[in-house]
Amino acid sequence: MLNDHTVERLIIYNRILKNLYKNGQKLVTSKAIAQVLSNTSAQVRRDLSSLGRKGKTGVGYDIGKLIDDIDGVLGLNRKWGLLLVGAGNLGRALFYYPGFRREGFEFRMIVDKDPRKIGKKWSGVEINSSTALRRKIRNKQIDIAVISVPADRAQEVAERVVSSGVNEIMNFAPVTLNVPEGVNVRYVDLALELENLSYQLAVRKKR
Amino acid sequence: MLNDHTVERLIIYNRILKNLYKNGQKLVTSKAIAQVLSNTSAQVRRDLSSLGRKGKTGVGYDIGKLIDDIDGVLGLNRKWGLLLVGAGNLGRALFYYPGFRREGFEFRMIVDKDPRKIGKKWSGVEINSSTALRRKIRNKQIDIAVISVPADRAQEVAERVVSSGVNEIMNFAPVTLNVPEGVNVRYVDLALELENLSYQLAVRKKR
DNA sequence: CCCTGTGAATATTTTCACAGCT
DNA sequence: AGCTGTGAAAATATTCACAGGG
Repeated sequence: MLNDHTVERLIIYNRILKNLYKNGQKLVTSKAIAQVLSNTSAQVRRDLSSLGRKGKTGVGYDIGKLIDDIDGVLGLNRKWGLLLVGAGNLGRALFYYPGFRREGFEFRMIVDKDPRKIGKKWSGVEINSSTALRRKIRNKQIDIAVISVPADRAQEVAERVVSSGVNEIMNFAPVTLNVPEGVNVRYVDLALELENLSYQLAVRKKR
Repeated sequence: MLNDHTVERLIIYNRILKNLYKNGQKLVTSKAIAQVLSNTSAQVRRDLSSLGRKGKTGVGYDIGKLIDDIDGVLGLNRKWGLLLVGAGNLGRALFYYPGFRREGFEFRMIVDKDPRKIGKKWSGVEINSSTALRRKIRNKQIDIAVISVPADRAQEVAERVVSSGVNEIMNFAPVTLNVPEGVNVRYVDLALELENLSYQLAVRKKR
């Protein structure tokens, strides 16, 4: 089990490596990776060493092998099925976000409570009501539920999804979800990200 | 200058506090805040102490005052003007995201290069081409540029925005931007967030 | 000679634990 | 009695620096 910081950096290294590979490069040094991210080469080596001994002393890392290893650790060497709950503006943006499919994340099901939306299709995936969620989820092989409903409905939706057997949630609603032990929630709060920038701005203006 | 972790937690405390305040609560203890986030009360006190001495010994914190202080530190006691670059699905979702306006972030300008979109309005804000960006930006009081264009156009857009005088960027494109010293970029990478979940799932499946 | 992998040193962050205020 | 604010200890994370492989 790697620590969180290492995992986050591995994800970023992986993206950088895939770019280099696409441009035909086969080898890379820890220093080169570090430069892109302006961190230290020691950090990169330490992170990569958590994958086992992979580099070639005096030469660097074989990009192709490294990508395979990182993909393996991150679980990106297979497909994951997604359920989208909430087909609003944000839901649509997520559904059509090209980065997901590219990394193996596939929306297999869309749920919304607005009767005007039910029955419509996005790229062939029909928008459903949330009745009989459990049965539908089993048929569709859902690994992760993506919640993009308003804040005041997120808790209820989460409970529903969990009781239907999904244990991984990506939550875009700006509330802390109360979930049973063993359910994993990842929060993405867009306003929170802007507030971080706001802090930087506030500090800057004060100088 | 506070450290990053503290700032991120302050943002979350702030949200929790605003919720409590809305429900009529006037006082709160470090322990109560910690419980919501399942971290320790010592952590909460340490974070809050960076605002100066604010709690009442033996009693707790005055929620109203605490919110004002945190808002002040984060720069949320004023409005910030946003420029949206890229009026696609993600751009639209961001524009209409309710959390931004609530925290004082206001989209004042939209730019897109698709001629079919130019001239249309979203909630009264017209979509423009990016010609004469510098002049337009000055008139509109833009503090932060929100970039939601495809990955391969992000760098060029960033350069344009920076040369027009914007120093804070929130980048949704999955690429590292190369910007001059003094320009602050905050990255939000949706795929990256999912990859974190994927790692958790991968670890789980292996057990 | 150049770059990895890693012990050891350093720096940073979190937690403990308690004096002191109300 | 209850809770804050904070030194000091503990835990984590990062960087240094160098032995060793190619």
